[in-house]
Amino acid sequence: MKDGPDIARIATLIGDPARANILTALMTGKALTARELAREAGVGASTTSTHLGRLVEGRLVAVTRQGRHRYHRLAGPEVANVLEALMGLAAGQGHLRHRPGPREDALRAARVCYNHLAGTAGTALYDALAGRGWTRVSDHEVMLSDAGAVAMEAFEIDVTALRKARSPLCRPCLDWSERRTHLAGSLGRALLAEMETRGWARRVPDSRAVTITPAGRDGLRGTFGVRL
Amino acid sequence: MKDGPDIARIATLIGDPARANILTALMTGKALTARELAREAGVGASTTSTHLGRLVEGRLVAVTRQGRHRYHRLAGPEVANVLEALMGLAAGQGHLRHRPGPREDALRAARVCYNHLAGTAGTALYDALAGRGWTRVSDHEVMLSDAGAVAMEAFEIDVTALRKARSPLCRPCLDWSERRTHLAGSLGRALLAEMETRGWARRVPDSRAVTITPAGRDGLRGTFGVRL
DNA sequence: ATAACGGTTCGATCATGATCGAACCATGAA
DNA sequence: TTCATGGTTCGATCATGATCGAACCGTTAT
Repeated sequence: MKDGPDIARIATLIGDPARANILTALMTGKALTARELAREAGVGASTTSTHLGRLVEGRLVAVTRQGRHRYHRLAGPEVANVLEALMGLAAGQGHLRHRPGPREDALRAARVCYNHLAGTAGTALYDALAGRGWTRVSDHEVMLSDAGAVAMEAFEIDVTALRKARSPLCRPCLDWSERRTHLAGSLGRALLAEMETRGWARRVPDSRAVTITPAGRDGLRGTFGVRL
Repeated sequence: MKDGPDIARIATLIGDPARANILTALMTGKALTARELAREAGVGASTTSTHLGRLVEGRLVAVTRQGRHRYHRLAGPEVANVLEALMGLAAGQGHLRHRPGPREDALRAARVCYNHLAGTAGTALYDALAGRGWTRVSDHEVMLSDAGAVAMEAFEIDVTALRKARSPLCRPCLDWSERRTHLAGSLGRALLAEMETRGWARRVPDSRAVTITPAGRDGLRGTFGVRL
């Protein structure tokens, strides 16, 4: 009886209520930080850390370091399979779960990631910059081209001042809702700030969501060729 | 976070090694007794009883009383789904499991269930008796018809003596490998005994398997119209 | 009736692990 | 550099539940 695959080991991992909540939260496909997961799970930060450690060790969850964050996501489709089967069984013999995600759409469209723009709008902007040759992407690095510097200056961003700062100008940032990349770094922050001063973007209070105004929509298309 | 389906509850049930072994053993589709499952799980009878109680209460396992046995089987295909997904995940990140069941086929073909015949041969005989009008089946009861009594006497079975015994003459017995019914009761036992004395059937030592001899094959076809 | 056997219940023992707060480490922002 | 914050580690506490043996119950066979 010792020869079977350790389905008990995996089931035990899922069996803790806190961990089950964590995994359920990750079922959306989004990658979440430990803190967000702690809130979802309803336990403290330290407890969550321990749980995440077990889940990662058990290959149910994969983690990606990103600055001071650690983004957690399900380790693979097989894991999602198991969770889905479990939810189907549980739903069939008890109470349903909806979890439609009411404000999910807004977050998916545009949100702040620290101080830069993420979401669909963020990745679109990132792609547009590269498409115009204003940035050059090479294997985990992003550089601002000369033409890009000129364009940014024209957009009222003081690139030379940003270059003097210690923090990197351009940095790729993996966007988990889109599973693609958007622009971080001081330039990313400056871009979002300028968009806010121009009235192109407005932060939603008490949320990471960002609203792109009609003016912002037009401006992004005219200035960067972004189609939203 | 309390609103979700209790995937944790179910996962906890599967998470115990002994219970995982029990469920794995039931994945074959066969219904097994508590004692057989205890051997599979590698724990004592009392422990197994407790585990089975939890599994039944948790709707993962269904139980059917049958004489002094209690046959346990997976509660439904959703349960098998979950187990299959778990095994797939576990196999993908560790050691495989074969469990091909070497002597499964022999048991499936013909075996003793207590002292009567079960398996493919058992259900075929059951069907043949009903097909010839020798038994009448009505909603969880089986009765021997007058024609059937005559036929049994001709087969050297003393039906009148059997009727005097306290145990019922005919009883339907659910056959789990076939998921159909075969004949139990004192007549069922007498039929198998007569088949053995005639050399139609031979028990395999240390096994529940029964071998149907070529003579038995012919005899069953000629006497009862059973085609194997 | 009696023996044999499958199965359950009970009580006691024991190990595991979930949880928290506090201290600590690491990274990014200013 | 300094501060704020995300995240981890540690130690202590506490609850759960897995396990066994023994006694007990119910059914079948003789």
